[in-house]
Amino acid sequence: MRVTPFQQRVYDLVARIPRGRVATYRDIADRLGCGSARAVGQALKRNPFAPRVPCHRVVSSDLTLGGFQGKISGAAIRRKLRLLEGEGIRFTKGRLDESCRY
DNA sequence: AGTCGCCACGAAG
DNA sequence: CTTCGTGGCGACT
Repeated sequence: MRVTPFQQRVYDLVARIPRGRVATYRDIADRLGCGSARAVGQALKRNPFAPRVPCHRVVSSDLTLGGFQGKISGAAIRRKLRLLEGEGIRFTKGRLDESCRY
């Protein structure tokens, strides 16, 4: 499988997010000097090395869940939610607590 | 090589 | 809710 330099940089960054913390697509993009958070989403969508790269710890900038396993709703998203909850991340009314930002 | 269009986003209207 | 800017990248020529 092929990994572009941009993807590599995204994965490196995401791999550093500690358990129980999250970052937003926007956070990652900013940190890479990339103007498009959407580009980060694209990279994560085809994340070749899950779970070494914990893409479930990356969420939308409004602290809603964003996507998982190529989906933006449905069972995959419920799985993402359970993973995060399993790491002790708190939810209130469909949104992550601001406190668990990385 | 160039073009086109899609997208797990986000801000603005 | 909708629309629009965005930039990386796969598909296609």
